[in-house]
Amino acid sequence: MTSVAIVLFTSDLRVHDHPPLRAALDAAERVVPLFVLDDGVRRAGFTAPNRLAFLAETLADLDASLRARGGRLVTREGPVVDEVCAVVRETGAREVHVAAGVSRYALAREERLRRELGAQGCALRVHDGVITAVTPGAVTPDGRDHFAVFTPYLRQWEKVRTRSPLGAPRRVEVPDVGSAKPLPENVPGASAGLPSGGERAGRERLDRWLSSGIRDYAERHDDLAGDGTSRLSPYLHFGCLSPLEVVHRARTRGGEGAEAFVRQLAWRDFHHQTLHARPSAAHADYRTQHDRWRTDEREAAAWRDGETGYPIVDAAMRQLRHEGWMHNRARLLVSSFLTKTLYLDWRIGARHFLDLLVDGDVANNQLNWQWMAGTGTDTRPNRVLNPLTQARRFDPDGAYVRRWLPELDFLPGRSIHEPWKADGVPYPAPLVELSDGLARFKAARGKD
DNA sequence: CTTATATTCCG
DNA sequence: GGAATATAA
Repeated sequence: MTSVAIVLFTSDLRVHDHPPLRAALDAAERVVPLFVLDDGVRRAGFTAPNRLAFLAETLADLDASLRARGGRLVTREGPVVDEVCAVVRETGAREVHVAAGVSRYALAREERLRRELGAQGCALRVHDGVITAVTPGAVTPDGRDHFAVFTPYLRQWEKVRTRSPLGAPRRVEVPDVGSAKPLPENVPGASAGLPSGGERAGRERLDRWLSSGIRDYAERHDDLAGDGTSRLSPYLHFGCLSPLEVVHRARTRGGEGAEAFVRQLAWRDFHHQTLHARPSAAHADYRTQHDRWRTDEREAAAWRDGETGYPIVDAAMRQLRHEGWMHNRARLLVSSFLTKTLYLDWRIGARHFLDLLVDGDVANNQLNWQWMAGTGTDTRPNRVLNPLTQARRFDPDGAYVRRWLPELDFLPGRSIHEPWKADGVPYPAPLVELSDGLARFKAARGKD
């Protein structure tokens, strides 16, 4: 009987720079590339139509990549640990390789796998540097288990010598083992403007980004209408791209834009190391400000539906619904609006983002929301972004607003940001006066 | 070397 | 104000 190893794919749906796949191929003659759609994964948010659609395309693409190498993707449905154990029994595999995760769900999965595989005489091998460029915990301040401030983290992060990215394997021999039906690619309720899923699409986008877009990233990344960002976030979330390879290639390319872009990837690692050390930060305040958030379902619904009366906020919320994606600058401004101006709980916003974002990621989403809510790692927890100032600075001619709110297009220039100043505009009145929101927030937080 | 304190800096 | 680090004891 030939030797068999299993690679359990999770948030690393690619063949390039995939240490678990490489290790499995080195260890055994035949390898089972396995993906399990389990209830825990469903609960963790995969049921959101946008990510489910992207996932279906990504799995189809991964299967195609493996078939081009003589293999195929084996998919199963059911509790992930049970399914892995079943495949071990069916194939006589001696090793299971998996990427190290950071969420509570991933850590629990790893623990159960280790225990139950051990009982079957099968080893679990966990690989670092797959989900993030720098492993959570690889750099720490003296006497603490993680960094709580980004800049000191970045200084250490930049010094870490990471391995060289691995190429894709030439051949993958897969033993005969049963597989579930592929996921349907047409998902009801998915946004119309979703990007295509899969490693191939991700690598094409990365190539284009490195050869052109990244050059002006430092100057253009905040321009809402110009859309000068990489849009690689969904591919990073599903692991269609290796963050380590992206960092490596961006650094090789060099320049001011590349440096600014790599810094954003360090933010991604920063949030992952925070969540790894403090799993509760996915739902509880990282550093509580003892907020007693207002509850107002009418205002929350207006925010979700892009009907706050502030065009820059509403445009962003409509982009989210239509594309399953939102410009990063817009994410900052709408989250400031929800948490600081309306003074509504950050979890309301984080949940809505996870319902729609194709890149929706527990570490990045929850900790960025906490950052803006002032309950996270921001060293200035009372910072408030004024939506009008943001609009004038990052959408000076209103091109972004015009794209998403065509009903306001007749308002010239920057006046589009203040439709309440014109007569007879078919648009909701502002949900709240900015000065009232600010006063309310200051009273609640008490200081600064 | 450990621990206390000063200094710097925060998207 | 507090986190990280440099410096002193």
